[in-house]
Amino acid sequence: MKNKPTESELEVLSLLWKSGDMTVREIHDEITKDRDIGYTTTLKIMQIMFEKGLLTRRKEGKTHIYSSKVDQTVTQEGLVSKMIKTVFQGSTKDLVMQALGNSATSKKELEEIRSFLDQLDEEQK
Amino acid sequence: MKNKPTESELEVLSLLWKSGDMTVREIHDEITKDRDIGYTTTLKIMQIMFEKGLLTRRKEGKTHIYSSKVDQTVTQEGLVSKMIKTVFQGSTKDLVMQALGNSATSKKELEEIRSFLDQLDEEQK
DNA sequence: AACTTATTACGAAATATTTCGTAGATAACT
DNA sequence: AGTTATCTACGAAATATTTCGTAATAAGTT
Repeated sequence: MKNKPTESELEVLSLLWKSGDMTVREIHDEITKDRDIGYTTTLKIMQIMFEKGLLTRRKEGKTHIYSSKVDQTVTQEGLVSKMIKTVFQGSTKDLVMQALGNSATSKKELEEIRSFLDQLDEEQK
Repeated sequence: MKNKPTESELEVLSLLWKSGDMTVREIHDEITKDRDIGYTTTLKIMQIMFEKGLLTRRKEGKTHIYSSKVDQTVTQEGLVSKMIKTVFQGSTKDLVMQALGNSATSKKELEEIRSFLDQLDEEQK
């Protein structure tokens, strides 16, 4: 609830959530596919994250292997609910329709969402 | 696409989108329902937004009345697609399910989303 | 062992963002 | 008119974030 990651920190967390434990080098290589920053920049960001308690790490030879210490779902929850509140004036529906309307979501995914809606209906009874 | 508003700027924009044109005083009163900041802080933020081209304003007596100059939908699109990309690894479905699962969305809204899904199905044919 | 390469730690500069204080101007009030 | 309240403009401090340079260390190479 308290620690809201910065832009860069979110980038790192996202990679760790997707691919599991990674070294600074691996994270750095991924980030620089998008934008150019120096290696020590990536290193510094991850060191700060470690100090903040966002990451853990273990030593393997001379390098560190980092893991996310924050739960993906909890972080997502916080960010989404904040976005609904500040950007969509509290309307979950507006966010959902914006998301669905804009991106090309596959038929299969749409089906999954539909059955999720069914499930919600059941619970609400 | 280029101008991504900051946290505070988004707060201002959101209020303007919701309630139309407002003075600094009005915005400030709204913001301070949530958190405590000085009046000149709000003023400064809005002046900077004016310089950046995020807001327009007209003079009424000695005060300024501000309007949003950026489109709500376009801004929402940018923020949502970025969130899908960085926080949900590109899965729109995951964002939608997170949003729906977490917040109490009314039955009526769920129905609206469902018919929106139907509409998408039609288009996709 | 000497040399090269990769990694960390540290500090600090650069940039972005938020915050407030002060001064001057305009309007409102008595 | 004189006083008070409100607003703007401006500058600058405080804070947060991103960025990189340098030095030390450990690992791998020849």
